[in-house]
Amino acid sequence: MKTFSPDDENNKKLVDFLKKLGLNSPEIKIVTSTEIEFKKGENVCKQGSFASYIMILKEGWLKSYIENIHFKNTIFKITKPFSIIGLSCLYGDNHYHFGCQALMPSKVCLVERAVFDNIIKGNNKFASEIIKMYSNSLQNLYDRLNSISNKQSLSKVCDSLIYLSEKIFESDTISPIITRRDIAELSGLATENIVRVLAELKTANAIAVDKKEIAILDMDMLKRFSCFG
Amino acid sequence: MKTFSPDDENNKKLVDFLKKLGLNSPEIKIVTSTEIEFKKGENVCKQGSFASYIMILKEGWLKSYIENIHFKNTIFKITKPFSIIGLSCLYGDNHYHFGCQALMPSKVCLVERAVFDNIIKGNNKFASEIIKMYSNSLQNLYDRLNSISNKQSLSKVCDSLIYLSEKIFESDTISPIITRRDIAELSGLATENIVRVLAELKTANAIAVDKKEIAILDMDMLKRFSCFG
DNA sequence: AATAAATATTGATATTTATCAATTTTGCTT
DNA sequence: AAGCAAAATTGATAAATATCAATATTTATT
Repeated sequence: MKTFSPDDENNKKLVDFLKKLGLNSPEIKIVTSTEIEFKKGENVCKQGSFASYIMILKEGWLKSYIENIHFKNTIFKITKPFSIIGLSCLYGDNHYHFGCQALMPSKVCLVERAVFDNIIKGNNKFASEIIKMYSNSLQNLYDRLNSISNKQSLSKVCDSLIYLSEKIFESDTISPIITRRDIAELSGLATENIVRVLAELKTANAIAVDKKEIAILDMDMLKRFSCFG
Repeated sequence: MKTFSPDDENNKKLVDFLKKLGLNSPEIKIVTSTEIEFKKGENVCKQGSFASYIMILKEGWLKSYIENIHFKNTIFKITKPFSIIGLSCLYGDNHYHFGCQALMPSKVCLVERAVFDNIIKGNNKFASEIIKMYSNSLQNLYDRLNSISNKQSLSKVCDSLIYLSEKIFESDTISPIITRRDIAELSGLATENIVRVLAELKTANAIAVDKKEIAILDMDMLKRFSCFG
């Protein structure tokens, strides 16, 4: 009798995800045929390099960011399993406009741009699901921009914590794979300030901190701080 | 003998634009059937209001922005004629996630979301042109985010001037319809700082200022300042 | 378990930017 | 063209954040 390995389980979930996007079996076979593993910290794509592939995250977690001259990146998205990466490169000039790095060992399916494009053109349901993803990405960027451009550090950090908790980890606790520096690059602040604001939030009993894990105790308070500006 | 009014001229350009996007004549008729005029300063859409329409700018100029609590907006895009506004609202929740205001008297075609969606679903060429627009919007937001999150005021202002000159007005001169406050909201800075940085750039002979019109004299210099961070 | 390397933390200080107030200039309306 | 309202400008000051340096803690490696 055959038993399922964790990997089989994951394959099944990936297929379910792709089915929900409207892909049929042959299409699913095509987009999942090339799978690559990345170690923690490894580059999944480099900003400025030739964008050959659209990527589907099958396992693990990634961060996407814009690189600055002085090694001060701006993270605009944390990616969780069963997400598509690189849609902004589907058309237009042929280069990645952002970098992407694995936060832990991760598996990614690579789909050639032309192949991906063909499927979109022949599958309306899939095309409109892809458009939904574009809309979500835009809305996420509006949120980030709003947070980073006109708020003070307390609000910025709260925004990042809310984003991580509600949108990414879907949990009260933020995984220790997220470093203080990640939160800094997500908030547009220096790492030292993150530490200080987290200490403040801890004193206010809004969060609890255990080593690198952050637990949100009072989401309402975070949201009030976020709104306050 | 019939003579063409400026309006006829503009109609023709709009039709050309829509043809290039792959729309056929009946489809063009549908999307251009409802046309609304906005005065300078009038709201084209309000952040948070119900998003009934996708909009096509036929004449005039608009600014799109995210509203903050304390009246400090963040402009993320200036829109020129023959652009589509509101794509991020095509699916997803039914509200505008940004505000949009006319910078001068403007004419906008309103297309019901469902109608727009139908055309996309039945017209592959149009769908992929729309996806290109999504990609461009994302890339524009990456640029804005990078500028606003980790740069200093000089670089931020240079980024805004480069954006306005190259991407929007496609000219060495930036139209006086753009106020100092607009540049401030585009750069994520206070208006007073814009004035100071512009004075600095003027001294450096990078720009010339005549009342509200800004002429770029040395684009290379602006780009160096932009890169410097 | 010991060690090394990476990350986090803390305090002091320097920079940068925002804010406030006063004034000038520009654009608009009649 | 006069007068008014909006926008731009300037200088002084306050507030926020970044930077730097030193130390502690955590994680990874052997």
